[in-house]
Amino acid sequence: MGRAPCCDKTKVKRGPWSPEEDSKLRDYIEKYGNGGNWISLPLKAGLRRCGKSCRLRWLNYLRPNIKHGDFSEEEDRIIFSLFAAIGSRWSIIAAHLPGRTDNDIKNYWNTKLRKKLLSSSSSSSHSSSAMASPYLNPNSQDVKRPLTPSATIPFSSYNPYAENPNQDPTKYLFSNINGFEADDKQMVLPYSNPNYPQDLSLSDSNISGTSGFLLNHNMCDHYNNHTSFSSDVNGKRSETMMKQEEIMMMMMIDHHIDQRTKGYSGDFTQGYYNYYNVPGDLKQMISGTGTNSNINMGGSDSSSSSISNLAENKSSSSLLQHKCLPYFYS
DNA sequence: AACGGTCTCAACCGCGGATGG
DNA sequence: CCCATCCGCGGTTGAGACCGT
Repeated sequence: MGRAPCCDKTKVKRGPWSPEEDSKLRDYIEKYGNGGNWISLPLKAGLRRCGKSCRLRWLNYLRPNIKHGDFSEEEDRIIFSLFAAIGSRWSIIAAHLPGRTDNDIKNYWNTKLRKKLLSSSSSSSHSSSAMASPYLNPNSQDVKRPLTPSATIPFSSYNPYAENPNQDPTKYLFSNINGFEADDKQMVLPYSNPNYPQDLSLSDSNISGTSGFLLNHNMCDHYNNHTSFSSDVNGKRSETMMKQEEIMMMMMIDHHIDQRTKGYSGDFTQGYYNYYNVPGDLKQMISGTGTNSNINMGGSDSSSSSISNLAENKSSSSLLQHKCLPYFYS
């Protein structure tokens, strides 16, 4: 048995609101507020509407200072950044965008921003200004964090050394992150932003076969919880789902880097994450590894990971190596 | 102009959490 | 502690607008 409906659907009007109804609702709320009870409001206001419908109409349309129309580049950037950090928590995202409603942002994401992301990732020759970030620039070995992100750097998820990681000049810098001593004898130090206390070591999480790199909670949650990996109703992963997964991962990491490096304007170099994206049956993938993750975080040497072993055994898996996690020369 | 496909976004739905009796 | 009620949220729907042929 399902939950009782909030009102009698046969006795209330549904569908689009008329100007008269809008006016009645606006007048009533401006005069009396909602009285802490939306359910009884329509009766008092003389509306043949469900209380929930009144609430929605007020919050999403009639409330003062609602901003309608195109989203700015800055708003795009904020949405991308927050989505990367917290996912589809639209009400929280809306709280960071004055005048925008969660419904508006949700619609905007579903109809435009998501497509923007997909198109920007599918072609390296096209840039998405909102997604552009120096941290996503595969050609950058050492970058200086700009005060404001560049709007012109093309978005690409692929590391130029993915084919032959041994040639990557930055690889050995991360052989011992917690020891901070790289093969070139330069000291590298993790930069911690005191206002971003979300880091935790992989050794603190229950991801097996990994150590060293610092992630934030959202990322670890993502790795630990297989339900966050995209799959269809049968647990299968399509190419499109893999692509979306990759984009989400990059966004999270990009946001993480952004937060970690706030306030730091010196030089830094970057590490990797190895992302083994496996198509096919999600359930088999999970049970086969004995873990809920198909991602290995651990620099360029992934031989100890059962996760990566699985990925390597699958001819159709794709290995992405994406620059991430800044470490700074002392 | 007519038609069909696609897109947009306001509105709906149902669930989970909070609250109060 | 249990239960009923309400609120707020995120996912989904569908009518109308828009666009291409």
